[in-house]
Amino acid sequence: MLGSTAPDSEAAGRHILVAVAWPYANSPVHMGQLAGAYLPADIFARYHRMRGNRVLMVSGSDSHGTPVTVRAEAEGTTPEEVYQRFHRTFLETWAGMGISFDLFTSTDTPNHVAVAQDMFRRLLERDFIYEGEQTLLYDPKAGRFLPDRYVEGTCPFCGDPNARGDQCDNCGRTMDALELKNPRSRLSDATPEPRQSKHFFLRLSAFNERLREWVEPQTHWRPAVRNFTLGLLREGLHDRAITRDLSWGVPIPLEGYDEKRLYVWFEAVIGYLSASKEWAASTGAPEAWRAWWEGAEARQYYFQGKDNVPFHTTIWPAMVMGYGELNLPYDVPANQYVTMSGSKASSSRNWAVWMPDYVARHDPDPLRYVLTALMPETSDSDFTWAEYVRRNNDELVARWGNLVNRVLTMTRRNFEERVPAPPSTLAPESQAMLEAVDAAFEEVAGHIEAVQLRNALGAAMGVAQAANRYLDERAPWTAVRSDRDHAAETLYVAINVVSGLATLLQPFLPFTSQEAWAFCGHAGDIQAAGWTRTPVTPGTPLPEPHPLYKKLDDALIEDEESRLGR
RNA sequence: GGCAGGGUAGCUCAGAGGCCAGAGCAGGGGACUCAUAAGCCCUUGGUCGGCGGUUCGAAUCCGCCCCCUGCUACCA
Repeated sequence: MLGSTAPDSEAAGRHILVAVAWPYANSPVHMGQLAGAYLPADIFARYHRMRGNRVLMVSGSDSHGTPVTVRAEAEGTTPEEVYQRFHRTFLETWAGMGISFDLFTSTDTPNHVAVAQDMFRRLLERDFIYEGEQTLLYDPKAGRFLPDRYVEGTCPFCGDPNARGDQCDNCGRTMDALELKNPRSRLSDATPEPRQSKHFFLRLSAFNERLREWVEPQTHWRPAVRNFTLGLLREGLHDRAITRDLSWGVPIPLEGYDEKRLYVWFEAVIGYLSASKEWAASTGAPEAWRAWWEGAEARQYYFQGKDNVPFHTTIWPAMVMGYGELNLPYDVPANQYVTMSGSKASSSRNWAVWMPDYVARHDPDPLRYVLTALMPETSDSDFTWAEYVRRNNDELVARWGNLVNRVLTMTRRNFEERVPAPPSTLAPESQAMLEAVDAAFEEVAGHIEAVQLRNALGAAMGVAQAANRYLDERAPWTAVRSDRDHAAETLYVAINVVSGLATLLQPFLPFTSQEAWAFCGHAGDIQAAGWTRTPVTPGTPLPEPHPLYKKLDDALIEDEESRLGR
């Protein structure tokens, strides 16, 4: 009864691919992106690792694409320099926030180029890619075709004279650059002219029915993801051009296309596969990636923000179907958006909390906690600094951190800094308390496996609350003077609950869970101990604890709010 | 315009045909004092966006309307 119990909701040893959105390497990641994809992916990966499953968590910098080029030209530098600079900020953010990638690479690697070109070639051979003509704007002075963002002109909808070719910032309408009135090139003072250009197209229309048959039975997908995808398929997918007249990107592996590149939306999703191969090669087992990509035992989860859903539920699956042999996604647990103080995050208005800034000023676990509690799994949610301070102080500090602190300081003071011995038979409420922790492993596991992380965290925190209640009922601070054995039992049980909670919370709060684990007298890495309550045995010396979390002052709210939008 | 999601207590959000609609916080009261004055107990508070319908019974299903958000695919 005093031992631990292990949940067995699914066989250990399963291969889990945790595929996470590739951030565009032209700005640092902000809090919304963290909450939307990186944090949920990390929680999911950490849990599965503890369960003994074989996790491969990959992503990388999306180093190609027009915004990287635009930024490079604006700064008078190269696209390489731009993406490498932001790649470094990504790595710092993952380290600072504990986002535990097995590999975070980039699309600018020889491996990725080879894998992307292989995908292109096979789809071309199978006639899922074909060549066609497209009318695009051409700058006769610069001697090149212009991406939509390189064209400016008068908006055909609202008449704003400074609309970009892809979208008008004034009225928000999107358009084809050919629709602009009085177009002008951003590369020269020339007037762009429409010209025919040859491009390759992905035959998405050929996959419409197969995709529909595949998506229809995915009832474990989030309703918003499945419904949205079925809506796209009902309207019918259109073939899309997958090449552009650019020099920065993956070259087309055919003669005579030196001035064209694969377009990022086609090429970047291949990164999941190329990163898996790169990871395998780096371990000295180049074929090891197959375990996550072939066979019914492996499962692939693609963590995304909602804006990326079409790419992961239609385009990438279509590419995989066309390519053959590889597994399709098991789930695409896309999140909605986290808004900042009521408004959508926006780079141009600087309405965002940039993660490098956060990491420089604050601790990782409180933000991981707050963003998990607010995770926009069903609808958009709103982040405010007031809510951050409130949840930190009332929930992390008061409910969980204080539980750890009160139990350990009381025990050390009264029982010679060691875990006290309980009587041979535990009181019913003590047994019930231990059973509650052990039962929580099953419950939290079920929520995480269903990618319902908010509920998972809530279930774990519910145990902390039950433990505070248990302490209050047993009042060991009183019992220690009248009935020492009674107090010993209470504190022994409470320390074991803390040990279990440290593990339950580890996927969410990896930094402080490791500390709480050590406070229980355990040595080594909490993750290695597995998804189960590690028993704390009587007599174990207890190190001196310190508070796991800082209580935050309300002044922080105003300080941080004032940084938004300026 | 089209498509999707949402409008539930002062605030942030759960619930998706059936006991008197829930949680946390905020507000009110209480017992305790080990702990970062934290924890625990009790409690005030809602015509579940509006109107109609289906049903023995509807936040929960259907229709219409109002409002918010996102997407609308060469932004990825």
